Amino acid sequence: MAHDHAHEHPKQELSSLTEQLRRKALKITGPRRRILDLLRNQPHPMTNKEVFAALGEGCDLATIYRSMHMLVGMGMVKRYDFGDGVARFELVSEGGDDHHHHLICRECSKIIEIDECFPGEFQDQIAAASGYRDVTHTLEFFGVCPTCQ
Amino acid sequence: MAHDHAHEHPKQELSSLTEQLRRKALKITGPRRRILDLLRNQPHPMTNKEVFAALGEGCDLATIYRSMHMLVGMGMVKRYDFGDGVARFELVSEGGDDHHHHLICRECSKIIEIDECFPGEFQDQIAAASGYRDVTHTLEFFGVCPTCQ
DNA sequence: CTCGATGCAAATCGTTTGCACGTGC
DNA sequence: GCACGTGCAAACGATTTGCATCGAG
Repeated sequence: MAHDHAHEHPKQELSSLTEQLRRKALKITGPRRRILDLLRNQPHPMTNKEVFAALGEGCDLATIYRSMHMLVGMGMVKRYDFGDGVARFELVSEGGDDHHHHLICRECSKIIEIDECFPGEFQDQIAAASGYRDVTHTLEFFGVCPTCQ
Repeated sequence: MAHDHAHEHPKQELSSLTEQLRRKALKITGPRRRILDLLRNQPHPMTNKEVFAALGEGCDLATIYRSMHMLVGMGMVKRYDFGDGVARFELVSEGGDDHHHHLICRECSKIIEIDECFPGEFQDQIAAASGYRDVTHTLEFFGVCPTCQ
């Protein structure tokens, strides 16, 4: 069901995260540790600027952009696009089956995580009919939240 | 079903389009006529830069941005976001029930229009459970087209 | 010690805007 | 003629990149 805050996706431990970096022969630096630790405690996707503001002097903005790109590339972080021209990033939760979507208020930008998705056969049928392989999708909902109505 | 090119959405006549502008007391200028006429003949969404390239000296890039914004505002054009940081625009087809999505090749960006959508109850249920009103969604598919496999 | 990572600043890219001029109606 | 629309250039915000330095392994 749609849930407001503190979604129940189990966020990975920092030790587990740094271990993943180590496995790929990537360095565990202060900035990277700080970024991962911050994302671990976020219920919703964050923009790079928000991460920058939260980390203060802890990390350069360019480093955040570079880190996010790297983390997305290795599948530890997922990138979302809410149509306002700013990328948002969310830590992928433990199991890996953290496929979910968002419902964003058009007025105040309040976000609710949506765990449900449409039946998989819908997408399978599209893949079959088109001949495309490895089909994925992006799906976000927009509306007006109770407060803003 | 998913179809390759020349989707069957009936594109509006230029005369019908300019009539809509007139109704809103907006001026029918050369640039606007050229933009609408170009969009009428496009099977897929176009970026502003593509429109600019297609129109050559016919219209300034800033005018294209301003026109698209205006056309989206009055519901004659729909804006799409394929996650690459560039907005794309498509003329809304005649009836108005032209709600559709796209399947984009991750390799060559080839686009296929998808007319189907998931059952409306799915979205209704999300709206009901969250208390959000006027809920809409963005949904795009990504995969690897037959040619690029 | 070595190579990847960082900070800083400059560059790029999509998009927006200020302003003087041009033109539908 | 007036208000809206346009062209041109400057401004902007998000993201990327070049380069010298720094630090994890």
